[in-house]
Amino acid sequence: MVRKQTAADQALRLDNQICFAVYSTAHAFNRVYKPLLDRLGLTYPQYLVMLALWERDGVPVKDIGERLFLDSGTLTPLLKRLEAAELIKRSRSTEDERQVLIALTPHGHALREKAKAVPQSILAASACSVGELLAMKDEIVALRDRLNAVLGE
Amino acid sequence: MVRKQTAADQALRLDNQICFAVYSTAHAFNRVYKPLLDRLGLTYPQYLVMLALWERDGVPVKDIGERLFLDSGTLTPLLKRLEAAELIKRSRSTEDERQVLIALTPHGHALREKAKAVPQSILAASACSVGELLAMKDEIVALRDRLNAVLGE
DNA sequence: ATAATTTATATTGCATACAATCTAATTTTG
DNA sequence: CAAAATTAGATTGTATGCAATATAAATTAT
Repeated sequence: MVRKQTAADQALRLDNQICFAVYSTAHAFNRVYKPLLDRLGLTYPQYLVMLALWERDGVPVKDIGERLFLDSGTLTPLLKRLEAAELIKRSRSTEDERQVLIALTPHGHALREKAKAVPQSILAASACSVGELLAMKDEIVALRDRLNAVLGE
Repeated sequence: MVRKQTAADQALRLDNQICFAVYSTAHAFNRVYKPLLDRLGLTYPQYLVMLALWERDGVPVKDIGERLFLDSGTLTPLLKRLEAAELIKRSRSTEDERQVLIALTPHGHALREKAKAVPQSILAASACSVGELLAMKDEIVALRDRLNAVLGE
């Protein structure tokens, strides 16, 4: 006897999972970034931290965590590696000694120039127009923000 | 003297990176899945492996790796944990002794019933219609496949 | 003002990811 | 067929992520 597949059965199919689409695309991006970032001596999460700092540095760890949705368990060791690479400096805030302020070193600032070539390469690899990518990005960010809103409840 | 921001400057902004959108959305999904999967005793990557096996099991590790874009360095320890949880069985193929075949145990099959509730909860958390999600999924998958195509060159 | 609470970061433990390397088994080649 | 190359998994080392816990500093409450 042949039994019709229920909606619940369909929903469990790997191909139907937007979540797997996002997960596997994140890994694909990571692999495309790897050779580009190797030249900068950065991993992808380290690159994200540098992007955040190039926009605004001299900020506490918490600030970076909020911008990247990462916590201290991830950031503390990562930042220590960036410090060991002499791209950033970590120092206790004198105003609030709980805070560790993260500032770019001259070397960290300088790396920004080398990093300018990266987005162009990624754009080429995605084989997509800037407009399409921006539209897709906005949709994905909207989805992410709804998910995070649920988590915050 | 005020200098105009170049396109390269703009491209380095965190907010403009589709890649960060995908990366941070993947983490948001992970956090939404966590409490649901805790009830099944699975992590998210383990859940993906189970989804793949519920569709087709008795397959070599390689087959799972190709479907999930993961390699043996990730899968070997993960599969050993699933075996320790008695959800799967690992056995050398007699036809080709290089291969390790992965089959579901009765317990592994049974878990599928409990998992049926998961997609519905995720759909609710995404606060999005099924149609919108499917459309977005297709776009993201197309992007992923273009990225993977570049990697394969 | 002191106790209780909250906050910022650090630490530990567990589970991915993935490059690089290794071993054993199979396939291809000369 | 025997050597060379390829393939499937396993292992090792490095770097995330994140939950849970710890610690010290700041804030709030009584």
